[in-house]
Amino acid sequence: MTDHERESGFTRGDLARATGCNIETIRYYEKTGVLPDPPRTDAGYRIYSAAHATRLRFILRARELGFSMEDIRGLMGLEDGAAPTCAEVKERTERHLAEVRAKIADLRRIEAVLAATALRCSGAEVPDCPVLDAISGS
Amino acid sequence: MTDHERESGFTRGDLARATGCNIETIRYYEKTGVLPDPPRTDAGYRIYSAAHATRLRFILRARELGFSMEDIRGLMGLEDGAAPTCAEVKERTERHLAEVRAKIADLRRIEAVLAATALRCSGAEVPDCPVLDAISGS
DNA sequence: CTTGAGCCTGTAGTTACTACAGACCTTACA
DNA sequence: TGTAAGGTCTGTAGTAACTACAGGCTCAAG
Repeated sequence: MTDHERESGFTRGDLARATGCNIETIRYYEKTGVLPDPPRTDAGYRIYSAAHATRLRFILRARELGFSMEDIRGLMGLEDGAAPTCAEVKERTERHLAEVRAKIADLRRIEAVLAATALRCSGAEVPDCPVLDAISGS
Repeated sequence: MTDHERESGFTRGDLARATGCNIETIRYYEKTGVLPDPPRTDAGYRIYSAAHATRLRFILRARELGFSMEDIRGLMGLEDGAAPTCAEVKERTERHLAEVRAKIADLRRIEAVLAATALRCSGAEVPDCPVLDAISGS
């Protein structure tokens, strides 16, 4: 990579370090279309700009919030080409929020059962276990 | 399947219906070793017994509680061949419980962020959205 | 000029299933 | 006895969202 080429951007490794994203994941995002194909050097090296970094940080943050890649495509307006309206974003967010709440409710039920059964467990070095009985008989 | 063969057990479809398990999943569990290979009719049809049903219900219930297949193998004593002691089960249960609680904490953080950003959203038919800004800038 | 690091590609592995295709078997009914 | 519908058999491929290689270039530093 020449100085001229490098001037205007960073490499994939640079982008990975700058965002905390796994270097292979960047390529994966490119392949699946959520990150645009960057220009290349003569040798074929990707050249990323600040805009790519911004986009990648958006994706990573949305993933942290549990949005699916499909959701993220929608949030970025990659499904119909146009930027989504505030209403569309809100709808998607609320749908996702409902899923998150449902998941929390599931996990709380699980937590209650696990905590209760673990309490019943003696922790002795014996093969007979009330936890296994609880799993079997419910 | 002759009357004699059928007498002693049920088919894969019967087992699926009796347990609520997907019929293909039964074969998958057999392939991965958590469900023992059942005897077969002369034509190669699987013949399941009540013991298989009990085992399958245990697996399904443990899955409902969020245990991984590896955990389940451990709970059933398929890792070292011997039935696990109560202490081993307790340890596995508490490790899993800790993961469940960590996941709940994650999801609650996510829930808080989503709920807060969704509130800020006007829901108007405009392309400018505070939710997207929130994802971008945090 | 060499050495080591970084980048390139394509592909395979992960978890826990789920869904076929194409062949075979069984059952019910005429 | 014939046949049509439905069940079962096998192997394989697909799912989400990555992650990790192998084998080959390229680049930067000494």
